Amino acid sequence: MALPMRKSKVEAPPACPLTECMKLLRGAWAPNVIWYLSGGPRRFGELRHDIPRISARVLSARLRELEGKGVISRRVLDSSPPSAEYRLSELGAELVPAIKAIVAVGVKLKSAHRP
Amino acid sequence: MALPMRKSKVEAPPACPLTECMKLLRGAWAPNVIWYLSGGPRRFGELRHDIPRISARVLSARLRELEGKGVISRRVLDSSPPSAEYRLSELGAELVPAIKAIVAVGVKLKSAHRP
DNA sequence: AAATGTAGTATCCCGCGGGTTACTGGCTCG
DNA sequence: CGAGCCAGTAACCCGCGGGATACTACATTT
Repeated sequence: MALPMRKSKVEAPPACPLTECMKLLRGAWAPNVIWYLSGGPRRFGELRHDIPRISARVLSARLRELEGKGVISRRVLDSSPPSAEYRLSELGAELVPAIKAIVAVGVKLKSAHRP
Repeated sequence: MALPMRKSKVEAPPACPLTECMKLLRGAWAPNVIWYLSGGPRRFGELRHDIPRISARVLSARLRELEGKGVISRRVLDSSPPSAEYRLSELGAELVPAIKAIVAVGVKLKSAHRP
């Protein structure tokens, strides 16, 4: 019984821009940060509060990284304890639908109680 | 000039099912595997061919992991060189829209030539 | 005066995820 | 008779991403 030798022609879905986009979502918590920023601009401490299990170190790193990639922008408010405000850039906003799709699946998963 | 003391009440977007879903997409190449399987069932070697830069080791690990999570199913064909066929489960199919959203962003990124 | 809150940075440590290379064992094709 | 393809597995190494903890500097609050 021989191998059902498929033609190597089996067409694959087009090449992946997937990877291109995933680069922006890479790193732990990156999607969460974007998600929470999708509700409007937020400050460092607020994000820490939003995502309780993230450490300041990592949050900082992630914000810098996302800023570097042009996903978010950082604005320093010159108040006495200088505070910073982060918001999604246009590029960042484009990611939101994707994040929403992911969240939607997450919701389904939770409602359908899977062990 | 004092801090614009926001009330700690700043409402955060609802808690994140995001993380729940991301668990399924974790690991390098996992989204790619799902993406390529969304075109229909595929065999190990085909996937290797689809995703040229993945190593057999990692592809194998990823497939096992996804199978364990119920995202894909594995069927061994009893042909002489026994071959295996992978396909998305129902759960896996639910992920496709999310992946598509991600891909869509990727496409935009590539068309808008960002350096 | 002391405590609290603001936005981080500095340091250290560590696990594991991923890359690389090598190997199996049956089958078929040249 | 080899060579090559199929679907993996085994063993080894290594980088870096992430967790924990500690510390700064200033201003307002108590």
